Amino acid sequence: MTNNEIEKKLALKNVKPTAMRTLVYKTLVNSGKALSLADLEMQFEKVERSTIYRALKSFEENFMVHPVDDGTGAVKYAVCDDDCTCNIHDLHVHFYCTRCGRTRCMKELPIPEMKLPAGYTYDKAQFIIQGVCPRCD
Amino acid sequence: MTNNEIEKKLALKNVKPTAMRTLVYKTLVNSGKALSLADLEMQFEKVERSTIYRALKSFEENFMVHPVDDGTGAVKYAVCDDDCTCNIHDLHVHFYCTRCGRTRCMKELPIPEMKLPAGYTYDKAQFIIQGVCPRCD
DNA sequence: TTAAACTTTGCAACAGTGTTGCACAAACTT
DNA sequence: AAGTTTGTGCAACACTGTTGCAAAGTTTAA
Repeated sequence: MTNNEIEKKLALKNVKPTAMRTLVYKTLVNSGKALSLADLEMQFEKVERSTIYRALKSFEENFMVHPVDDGTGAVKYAVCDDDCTCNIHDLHVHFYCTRCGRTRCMKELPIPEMKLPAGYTYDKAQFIIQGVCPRCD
Repeated sequence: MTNNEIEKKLALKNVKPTAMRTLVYKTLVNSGKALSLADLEMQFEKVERSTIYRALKSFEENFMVHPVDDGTGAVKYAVCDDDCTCNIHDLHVHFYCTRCGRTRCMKELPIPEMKLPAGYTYDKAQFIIQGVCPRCD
């Protein structure tokens, strides 16, 4: 994705496309996997943790990325589809490979809607499958 | 559960039933929900964080408790069924109530086995549903 | 029963994650 | 161009998870 396309996308989602935000979003999109704050921090030494942190937060608020907690201790972020509103119907399974440590979206596997016992409401869900991915097998 | 029963259970699982371990396990069993290290720490001021930590670790290694990461930042622990070996077939959904903060096992809802794309292996999974529980509704 | 060997506990320390207040810089308004 | 708003960098902090070490407790075996 080019800078230009990214800037357009940010604007579309009502996030002012500053240099930092464009950089962070671009890195996320192009990585093809979920990245943590620390992952991003390493990728460009120059940028402050808090700046990246706040960029991620505003992406999250505007349904541009969703958090994935794969159990490694740090929350990772993955880019959403264009029309995502992060509600029940947009949720999908995430896969965490214990060999390479990559975490990725499995958009082809929507999270099944479970029938909860009476009295429970269903708001959101996280479904992480842990195993080994084809590259590592 | 009485101390005696707990000590028997620990012994059965090859964990030497010391006073501390008995106390920690008892608290977990009787709470009826998943507890974090911090939760346990607060429950008995006298006991060292590291002692509880190590107790939990040995329970985990011996399939007496399983970790639940409900996204609140601290891993919680819930007691396993007696015959649990923490493999795919023992996995169940966990429910996290955003009002009261309780996290509990939904043993009645086993995690559905998903058909992964070719090349992926399925090792473990976490499936957390977030919503409001009957007590809080 | 006593000494040696092993296990558990408490203490202290440390790295990593997430988060915030504040001041300066940059961008936008009028 | 001056004033207002927004974004960034810095520093600090709390909390989580984890470990090394020494003291206390328990088990083993002579």
